[in-house]
Amino acid sequence: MQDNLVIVESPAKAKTIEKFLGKDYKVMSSYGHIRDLKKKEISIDPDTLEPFYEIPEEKKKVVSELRTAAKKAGKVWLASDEDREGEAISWHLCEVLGLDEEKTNRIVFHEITKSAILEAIETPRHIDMNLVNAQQARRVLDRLVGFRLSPVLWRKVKPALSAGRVQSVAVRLIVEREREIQAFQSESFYRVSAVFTLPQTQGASEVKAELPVRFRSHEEAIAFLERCKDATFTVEAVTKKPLHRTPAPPFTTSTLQQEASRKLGFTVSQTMMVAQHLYENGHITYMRTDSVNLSKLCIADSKEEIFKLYGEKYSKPRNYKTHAKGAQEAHEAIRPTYMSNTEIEGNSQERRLYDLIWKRTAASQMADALIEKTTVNIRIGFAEAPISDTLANKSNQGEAADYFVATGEVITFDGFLKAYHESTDDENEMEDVTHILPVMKEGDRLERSAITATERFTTGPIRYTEASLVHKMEELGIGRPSTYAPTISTIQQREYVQKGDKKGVERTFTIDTLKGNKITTATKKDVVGKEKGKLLPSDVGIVVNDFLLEYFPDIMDYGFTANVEKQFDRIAEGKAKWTAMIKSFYKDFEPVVERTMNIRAEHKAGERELGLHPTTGKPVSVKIGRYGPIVQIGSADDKDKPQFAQMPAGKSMETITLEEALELFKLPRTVGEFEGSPVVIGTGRFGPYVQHNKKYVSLPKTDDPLSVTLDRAIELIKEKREQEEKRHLQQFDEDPKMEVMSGRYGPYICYDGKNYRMPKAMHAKAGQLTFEECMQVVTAADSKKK
DNA sequence: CAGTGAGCGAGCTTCCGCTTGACTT
Repeated sequence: MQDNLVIVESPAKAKTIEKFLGKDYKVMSSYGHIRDLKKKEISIDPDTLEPFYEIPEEKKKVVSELRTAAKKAGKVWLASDEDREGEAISWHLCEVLGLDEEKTNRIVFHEITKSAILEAIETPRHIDMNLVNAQQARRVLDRLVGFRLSPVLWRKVKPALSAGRVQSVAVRLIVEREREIQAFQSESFYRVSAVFTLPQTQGASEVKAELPVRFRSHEEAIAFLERCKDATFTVEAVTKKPLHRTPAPPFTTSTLQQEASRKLGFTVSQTMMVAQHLYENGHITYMRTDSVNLSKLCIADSKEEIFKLYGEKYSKPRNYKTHAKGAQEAHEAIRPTYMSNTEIEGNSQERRLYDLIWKRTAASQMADALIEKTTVNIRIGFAEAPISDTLANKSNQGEAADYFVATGEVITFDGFLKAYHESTDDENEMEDVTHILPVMKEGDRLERSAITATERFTTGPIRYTEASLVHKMEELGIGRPSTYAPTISTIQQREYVQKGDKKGVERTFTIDTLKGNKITTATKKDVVGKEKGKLLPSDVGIVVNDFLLEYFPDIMDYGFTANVEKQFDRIAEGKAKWTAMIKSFYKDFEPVVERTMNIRAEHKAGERELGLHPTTGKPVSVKIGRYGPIVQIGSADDKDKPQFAQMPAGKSMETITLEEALELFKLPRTVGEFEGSPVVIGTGRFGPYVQHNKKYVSLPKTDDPLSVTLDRAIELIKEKREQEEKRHLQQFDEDPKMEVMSGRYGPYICYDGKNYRMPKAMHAKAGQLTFEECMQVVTAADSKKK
């Protein structure tokens, strides 16, 4: 008889635990929170600020199952996670299941091992109401911010927008990064490198060296090369320094997302989906965590595995401490459940992600890598004194340019590098591959082979990727492991930011080479600042950001979350009352909401006047319209209706010029007639199009809507007709509304404008179906719907 | 799929954190 009911948050966890606990225990899952504020209303009393909770529709089934089980059980154990949210889940369960304190036990465990769970069962406690209240404060604050701020945006910017403690700050990061990039002025400088040979030794013995200082101008660089013509190069000092590198800690949600993005090219949500699979199949521990902690079991397992695979000297058991801001550490780090499984069954994505997790975990338990770094200073013996003080002998940093430096790195013991190598976001400068220097000693004379001065450009900040944004958010303590991926999706769904590519700028640069006694100058071309798959702010994102920043600077502050977290902590410790905290926040916040809401709308957020129309004298302006950014000629109070044009792709409200704006009104234009009806070129929501006889054909990107000819337009119309033709497999005399079509997912039936899926068995016969057969599918589907 | 928008104004949109499904158009 199962006298005990244990409730955990995750069903996969429930399954594992049930095995450990044996017959007397039934383990069920709550599937996260079971109760929340109402979905469509603010659900907070405006006077008392008391929250009103309800069980959402999709949770009713789970709750009723839990209720039945709880009634039958002699004892209920609440084993949700040991953090703010977990404690609240247990409290809500108590309330909803009508559990009494006598029968209820709150237990927690940090790792899912038999001993940890049995130990937890031995030491039950009661629900910590302080922790629950900290969660209520968190929940109510987020609801107030989200549901009071969003409507302000609907009125002042555009309907259906949203604002929130986390998402608005995430957008701010992206907008500000973009502005930094725009403001960045690239400067050129000259880097000098040299190749020497060692005449004393036999065979090939090249030495590559760099000048430790850089020149700001071409003249300086040339002057330096000139002086090198008759110079001597002598080894001045050889120093050897041992370095050691330590492995990165095991994965958390955020670091897993970053590495999977860099190494496997996964998006943030893709990583989470694949990880979820691995978790459900028992391959890895829980994937939403901020902890770098590993269980004793895993550390012991890793040690054994590393002994076996690499040998004893590669093993170094370590324990990591979490430093992330606001970390709650309810779980372990993300790691393989069994280190002895070096690989698993699954699809290629699963296998690759697992491999990454295995290697990272193993490396974290391995020895440091030892590196010997050799630095050789090569003194330049100039034949004559410098021509002038400012040129030739000094670099822009004011340091003497009178020696080269050659460095060599040799890995003397690879340690953890044998398993895993962490990537970085810095794509520009690839670290030189480890190179070995020939043996040199003080006083050795080197022969100059070539010295080159290469023009380089300082690079500005780089745009965020999904993963690097997560990294930044974690650093600021904004968002939680369970919300990183959804937040990234939200800000893209709201069209505040888009993922896209940025074309680089082509730059010409010079390379001056001194070889023999001649200096040759060459120019080359290079593309600078090219980026792929980066987060770019949209006009709406920029306008919303600037608007919120102006009226709600406190909430947009990067420290806002960290600040409220401190207050939540005080509530959790019982040192502050949650209602008092919320009241004090609301007292300052609500009046600003009211005031902002009632500002007269003579100037919409983000509106900007570009100038006056050259012939009519009407004002030309840009603003956010009902469907996004638009250009407008004239104003609403004018007796003529204003004219509108959609902002074209690639142009933005901040930078569009009057001339560019006026171009847009040259569309729609009629290019001629075809089959008795006009052919019109226009541009709409989905880009430029050709319109003819109520039908639309999108204009390919290669065609310019302003110069497309009638002939080209007709060609496109005919192409489209041909394609349409191919899509229609069958039509029927019985009823012209019935058609068999060929689509992306195979043949389907279209009746009266609605699409119907046909059974797989009919696919082969598509093309020779009878009207009756088709009608059957339609009526069957229609009756099923009802 | 849809190529709009300036007002007679319906009714709707929205947060962050816990957790998994049921869907293929």
